[in-house]
Amino acid sequence: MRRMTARPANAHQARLLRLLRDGGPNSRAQLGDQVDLSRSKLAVEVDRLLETELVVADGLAASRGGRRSHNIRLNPHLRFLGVDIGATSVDVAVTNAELEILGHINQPMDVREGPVAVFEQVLAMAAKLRATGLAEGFDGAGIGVPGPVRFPEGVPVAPPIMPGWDGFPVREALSQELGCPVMVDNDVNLMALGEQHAGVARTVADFLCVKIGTGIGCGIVVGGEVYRGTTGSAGDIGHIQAVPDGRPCACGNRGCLEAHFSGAALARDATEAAEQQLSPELAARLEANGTLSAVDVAAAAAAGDATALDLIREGGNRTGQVIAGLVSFFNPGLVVIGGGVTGLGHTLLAAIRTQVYRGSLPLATGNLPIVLGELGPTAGVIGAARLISDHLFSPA
Amino acid sequence: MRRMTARPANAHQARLLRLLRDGGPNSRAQLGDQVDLSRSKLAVEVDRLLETELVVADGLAASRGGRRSHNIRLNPHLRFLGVDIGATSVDVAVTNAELEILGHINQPMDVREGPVAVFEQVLAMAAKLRATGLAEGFDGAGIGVPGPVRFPEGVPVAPPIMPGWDGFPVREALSQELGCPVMVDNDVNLMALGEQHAGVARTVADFLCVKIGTGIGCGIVVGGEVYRGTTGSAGDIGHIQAVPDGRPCACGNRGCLEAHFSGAALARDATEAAEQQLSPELAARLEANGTLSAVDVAAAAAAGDATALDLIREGGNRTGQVIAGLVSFFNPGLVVIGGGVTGLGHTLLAAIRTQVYRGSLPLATGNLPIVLGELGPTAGVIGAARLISDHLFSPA
DNA sequence: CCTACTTTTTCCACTCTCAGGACAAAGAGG
DNA sequence: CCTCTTTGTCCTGAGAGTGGAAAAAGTAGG
Repeated sequence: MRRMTARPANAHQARLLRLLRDGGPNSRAQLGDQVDLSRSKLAVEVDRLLETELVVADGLAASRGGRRSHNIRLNPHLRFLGVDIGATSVDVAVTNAELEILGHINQPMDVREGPVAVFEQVLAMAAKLRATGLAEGFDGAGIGVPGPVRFPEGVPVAPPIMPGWDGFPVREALSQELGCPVMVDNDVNLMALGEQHAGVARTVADFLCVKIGTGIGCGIVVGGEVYRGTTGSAGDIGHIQAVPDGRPCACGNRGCLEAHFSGAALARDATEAAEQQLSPELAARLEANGTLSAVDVAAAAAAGDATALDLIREGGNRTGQVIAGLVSFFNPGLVVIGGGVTGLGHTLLAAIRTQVYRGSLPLATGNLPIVLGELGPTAGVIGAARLISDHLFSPA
Repeated sequence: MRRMTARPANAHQARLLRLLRDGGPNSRAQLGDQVDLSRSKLAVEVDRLLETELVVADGLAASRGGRRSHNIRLNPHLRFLGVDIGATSVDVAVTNAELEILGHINQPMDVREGPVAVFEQVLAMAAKLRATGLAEGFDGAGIGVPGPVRFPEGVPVAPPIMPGWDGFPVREALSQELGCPVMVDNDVNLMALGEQHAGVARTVADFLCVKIGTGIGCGIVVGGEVYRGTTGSAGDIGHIQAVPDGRPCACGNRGCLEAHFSGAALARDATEAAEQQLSPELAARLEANGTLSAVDVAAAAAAGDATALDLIREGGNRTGQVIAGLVSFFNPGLVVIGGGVTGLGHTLLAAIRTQVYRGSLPLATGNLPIVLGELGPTAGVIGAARLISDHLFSPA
């Protein structure tokens, strides 16, 4: 199928496309209520969008008491690809223009195998999704990588956990392979975008999105826009010192948050506890699987294992202390906790909340919700689709 | 004299006014080079500004090889009032429309005396400046207070060190008294605005401005705009925990940065050291004055007093550790250190730099200048004038 | 002093955008 | 069948804005 190559010609058209993306099909009249344009002007712009086939007419809208109106919707053949590369697995999803997930695959993988091997796998996964008939091609793709990105160019810079990716032209390469526009960002920023678009952060302008997975990162949203910092490393909170003279960290310092609590640190602590026979529950799981991960700790905690609960609580306390500092500094309207360890659930959340509410001033915490992300593993891919759609649905 | 009540009628005019504010007198042609408007359109807008007397013609511009052009400048009779209320003193200054300081007074004062007493003093100071003939009235005033502010309304909210100010309608009251528009903000934000307008941060979009005075606060600038947070308390870093189980703080917690290093903490530490005869230099100064302040510590350090140097270094280390965390999180392009304790100078700066460069990742610190503010005590008042001028020089 | 060339300003005709009124089309409700 | 409401279309006029031409006011060199 011929792909859509058209782009909105002006800010009005971009505005309309975003309204249709976020609000689904709308009649011309409903659109008019939202955009502050004259009916004539609106009709002209909608007609132009129809001409470029970015939007299509689609049946009759519900009556509002008078003449019924035809619905306008984004072209149902538009397809976005959302890719979320984690440290140990990849998520690939296909969405329509309204960013609804039509198909989603998750596969284990190791980023350290380098960009070439990873891309091969990602492209295979995309092909697989395409083969199911969900898409005949992609109109745009968003991709998240677990490390800092020079955003305008779409190139990872000095990513600690992704050796071999430094300077690799991710955007360029993927755009070449897929034959469509591509945007690249940090995976944490995409999670924030995802939760903003379809999750718990829909109505908040300024919020933090803390992702605790293999490492720890934080998406920062200021005035509804992701803030990336001067060199693209904003939100890199994994190496903030959480424990003075604490454990040595891969970065060369001691006491980094990430060294004390993260998917990797938790797995190591759990294994240690199991080997020292401190926890029968964990020991049994180690016996059974050969290794332990955050999932095992979560299961053990759910079974009431005291050691597992302690590990989670202590980690939550550490994380909460760091977040308390960030809350004082940033004064967000919401804090979202997400990532692989959300399986630890309420125990973790309670520990974090306790520390934040205790460690920050009342004015900052007074009306501050601290909640788990609502989208789980789909936050990243939805955010990726949102990223590219924001790019495509903006004036050329 | 009749005050200017006109406001720019559209975004073009606002743009021109800001160019004239920041770049001084310019010819029409020079303005044309900067604004991307046709000559005709530009002429129309300039004429309208001349009509409203917001700008005036002012002599001939330097020749660029052909016909000489008349300069356009902001009305030289425009006057802004900048007020910077600190915990223990007030600064009041008068500026012209280009935000150059024409007169500046500083007086000791205690905010805890409450808004009524403080305003009386501020108005007296403003009257004194006016009496010198610098101004016949004010076209706008900016005012900074040492605590969080609900910015849109210009009302302090729950300010810890300003009992009696909570909810006091500062903006409304001052506007009434002065008969001109007023904007209110946190003093730290104004310092950041000042350094951005006329100081070290002129070319940086994202930076932090750490003010160490009686307390510690931090101005946050994102994309050239001050970020104030959800409730106006962003940048309140004085109560971030710097020392686990450290000293008790007025806020009820232990180990807050402010409890370990700030003008107040430093004075107390110095007094203690003097009383315990650890430092002859400080003891002599205590003997002479009855009390010690950050200035005494600075003088003792300059004289080579080891105890004073240690106090500064330790404080700098604490502060540096906190800033290191903020740098990891925020990834600024510049960190400015300002406030009363800048007299501690290079010793303090060196300690802070050491901690930040050690404690943050290379990607964030690689090209990160950490410098002292360049404007000293005028940063606040310049920022205040900038705040109100930004407000007035925007489309109505 | 005069001439050739620049730069700057002013004037003007023309295009384009856009708002809002008038009107037609289509349905709801009685 | 009639009236009212909502929706879509057409049209005209106001205003914004562009860019060319010419006038104004200078510089530089002979």
